[in-house]
Amino acid sequence: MPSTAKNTEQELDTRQVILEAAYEEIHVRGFQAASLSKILSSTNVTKGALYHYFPTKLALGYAVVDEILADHIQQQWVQPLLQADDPITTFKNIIMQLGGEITEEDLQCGCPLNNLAQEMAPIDEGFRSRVEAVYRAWRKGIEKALVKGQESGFVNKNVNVTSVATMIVASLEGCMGLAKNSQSKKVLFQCGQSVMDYLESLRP
Amino acid sequence: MPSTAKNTEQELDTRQVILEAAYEEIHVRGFQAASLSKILSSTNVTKGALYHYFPTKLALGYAVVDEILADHIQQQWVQPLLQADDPITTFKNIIMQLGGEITEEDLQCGCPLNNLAQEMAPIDEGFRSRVEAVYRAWRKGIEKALVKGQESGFVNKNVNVTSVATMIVASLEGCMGLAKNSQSKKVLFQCGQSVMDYLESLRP
DNA sequence: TGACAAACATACCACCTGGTATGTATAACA
DNA sequence: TGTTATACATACCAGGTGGTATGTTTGTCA
Repeated sequence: MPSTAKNTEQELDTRQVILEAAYEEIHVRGFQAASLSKILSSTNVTKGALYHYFPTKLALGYAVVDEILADHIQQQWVQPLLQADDPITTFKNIIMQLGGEITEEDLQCGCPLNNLAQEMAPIDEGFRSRVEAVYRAWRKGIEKALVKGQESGFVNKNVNVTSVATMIVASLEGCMGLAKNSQSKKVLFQCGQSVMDYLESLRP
Repeated sequence: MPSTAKNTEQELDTRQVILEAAYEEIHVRGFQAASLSKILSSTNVTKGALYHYFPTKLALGYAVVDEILADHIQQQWVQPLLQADDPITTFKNIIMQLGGEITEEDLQCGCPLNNLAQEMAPIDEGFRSRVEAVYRAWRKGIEKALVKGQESGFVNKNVNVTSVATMIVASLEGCMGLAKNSQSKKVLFQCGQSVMDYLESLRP
């Protein structure tokens, strides 16, 4: 493990370079259609290097879920929610922020987690369980934030936090999915507004 | 075009046989990973026959959307909604009926329309626009039913029927997507219940 | 300095894919 | 009856895929 004097300037870990290139290819084409050759040619990494770090294409895909996607969800949703006091306001802020930042390309490609779930769940248990773990963490994070919000009076104590957390994730993914297909931010915002209205209805 | 004396007993149109086999393969594997050879071997149709009816794999995929998926949405959602008086009750009935009928296999494979949307929208405009047409018809059907419900006093006149219709489709697809990945009817029902609660909140 | 393993690089391969070229049986029609 | 178009059937092919076998460089440590 060098990473000492050599990687000073901007030389990233080769493994990380592969991982991120794979993430992007999979985001656009899906896992099955993702081409190792294209991943390699988009970087200047050779096949030997790739198979040095990942024994198989499947292992590479798993690593993308475990390391990249799990991290995204944690940083974009779970951590901000758990740090804040009022989960509903925080949630709306995150939605508006992410909605404002989204590029046309990201809109077209949709949520990478949902993409993998829909593509791989029926045909590979390894993918399914890994994606499920990320979803679980997401939902649990929301649930915790809601409970905390209930305790401090920001959330109605009647709401079933578990099913509400599930519903929130489901409608977010559904919105992203519809907007992705219609390729319009208008649909995304319209749909996001409905989710925020739903969130607002959870107040005491 | 024979279809006269020959197809009396149970001989289906060859074209239709291909289409339905293709629909199932695509439902499980996705379009890109769907194998023509497997479609053929699952029936007793030869490659010559397939390419007689469909000039390319893409054309076959398009036909599945245009003919099979559009029909499903129309029959399962739009027609019942437009025929009924109270759209909210009708909607809940459809959800419960479809939820009750769903097999483990269908749960695993998810909504074929959503699958194709997520997989193909970023990489093929022909698919995207065709899927979009089906979504549009779905949403317009719901919208019409909601307007009719507003006129006859079953639906709150304050609701924005357009964005509510979009939100309903989004949350339905989102629920199906989550349940598909978790492979549990429990999640499906829990999530479906939240959608029904949301529908109920649209009453006057 | 020598030995050894990690970190790549190159060349190659079997397999499967969508697609095509060509042949044939059958029905319709002149 | 001869002609022609439809509806298949069979055999084949180029291209791309994931994967592997083997070589080479480079850093580490005794």
